[in-house]
Amino acid sequence: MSYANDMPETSERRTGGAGDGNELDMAAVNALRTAVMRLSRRLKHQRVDESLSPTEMSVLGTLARCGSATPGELARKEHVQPPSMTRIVAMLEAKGLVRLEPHPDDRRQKTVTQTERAESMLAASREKRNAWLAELAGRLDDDEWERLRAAAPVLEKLAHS
Amino acid sequence: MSYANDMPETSERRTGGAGDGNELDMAAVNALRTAVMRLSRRLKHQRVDESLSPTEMSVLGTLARCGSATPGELARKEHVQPPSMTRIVAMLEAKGLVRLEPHPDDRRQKTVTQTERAESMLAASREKRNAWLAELAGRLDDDEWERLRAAAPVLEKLAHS
DNA sequence: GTAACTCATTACCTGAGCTAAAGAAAAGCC
DNA sequence: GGCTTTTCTTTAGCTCAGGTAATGAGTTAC
Repeated sequence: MSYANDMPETSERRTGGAGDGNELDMAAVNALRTAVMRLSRRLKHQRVDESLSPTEMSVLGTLARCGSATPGELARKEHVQPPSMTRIVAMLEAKGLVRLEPHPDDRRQKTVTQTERAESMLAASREKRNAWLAELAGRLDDDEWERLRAAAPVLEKLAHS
Repeated sequence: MSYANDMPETSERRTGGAGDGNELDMAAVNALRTAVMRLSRRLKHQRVDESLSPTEMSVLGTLARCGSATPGELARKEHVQPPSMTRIVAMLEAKGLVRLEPHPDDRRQKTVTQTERAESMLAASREKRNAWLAELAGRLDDDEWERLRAAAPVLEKLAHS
C-alpha cells in the first residue's frame, strides 16, 4: 500500500514560516513520535554486549566519529546531564572501551578516547545489527526501505540539533 | 546538502532475500538506530502533562485507535510485560484518564477504555507537539521534511511489527 | 590575590521497566 | 462433576539509567 499518497502531496505546509503546522503535519509528527518511542524500546533489547546500554553505545559511536572529547562535550552531544556522562564514561573505562587522560590545556577537564577494544566491539555490534536488519528487511518492501533510508539522515540531524 | 545521493540509488540490496545486508544498509541502520535513541530521549522532555510518561501517552494513543482493550492486549501492543502494563493502567486510572471495567465474557480479564478527560488531554498534547513541530520545521527544508513524512508510516509499521 | 565561574564528580533520588511468584478464573481431562 | 493445567492479572522486590543538589579542584576576571 502507498503511504504518502493517502494525503495530498507536499501540501500547504509552512506557508508563512514556522508555527502554523497543519493537520497533515500533526498526523505525521504523531506517527513519528509514537514510532520512535516504541522503536527505542525495541532497540533496547538489541544490545550486542548485554552489559552495554544504548547510551553507552551511542557515546562510542560519537567518539568513533569525533575522535576524542571531554565528558562535558559528550554530555552536550548526547543531551544528557554531566553527572550521567561521568557515570557512563566510568562504565566504559571499567570495560576497557575508553581511555581517560588529563586534558592538555585545562587540568579540570579530561579527554576521553576509545580503545582498540571499542573498535572491535563496534564491529561485533555491526554484526548483531546485521541480524536485526535481516529480520527487518523481510518485513519491508523496497519502497518502504527506500523511504527509511532517505529519512535516516534527517532523523539524525533532528536528533543532533 | 543532499543525503540519499551520497550513496548509489536503490542499490544492490537484498538481492537474494533477507540476510545479506550490504554496507549501505548497515550505514542506514546505524544512523537510524542512533537517531531513534537520541530522539526518544528528546521526546521524553516533550510531555504535555508532566506526570504522564511516554508509554502512558502511547497507551492512550492505542486506546484512541482501538477503542478498548484488556491489559494483556495493551502489553502485547506496547511490547511491555504484563506487570508493567498493570502499573501503567493503574496510573492512568488514578489520573482519571482511563476506566477499568469487568470483562463481559471472562472474569479474569478487564477492559480498559479511555475517558473524556483523556480525549481532551490528547488534544492538549497535540497542541504541545505543535509547538515542537514548529521549532522542528524551522530547521528542516522541504525536502527533508518530505522524507520524514514519507518514512513515518514505515517507522510505525516497524515499531508495530 | 581574591572572587566568581566552570568542569567533573559524589551522593542521593526517581521512574520505568523487568522477573518471579501468587491468586483467580477458565479450559481440558479423566 | 471434580481434578489438573493453563491463562490473565496482580503483588513484591529488583535493576538500571537517568536527574538534581552539593562538593572539589582549577581557571578566569577584576
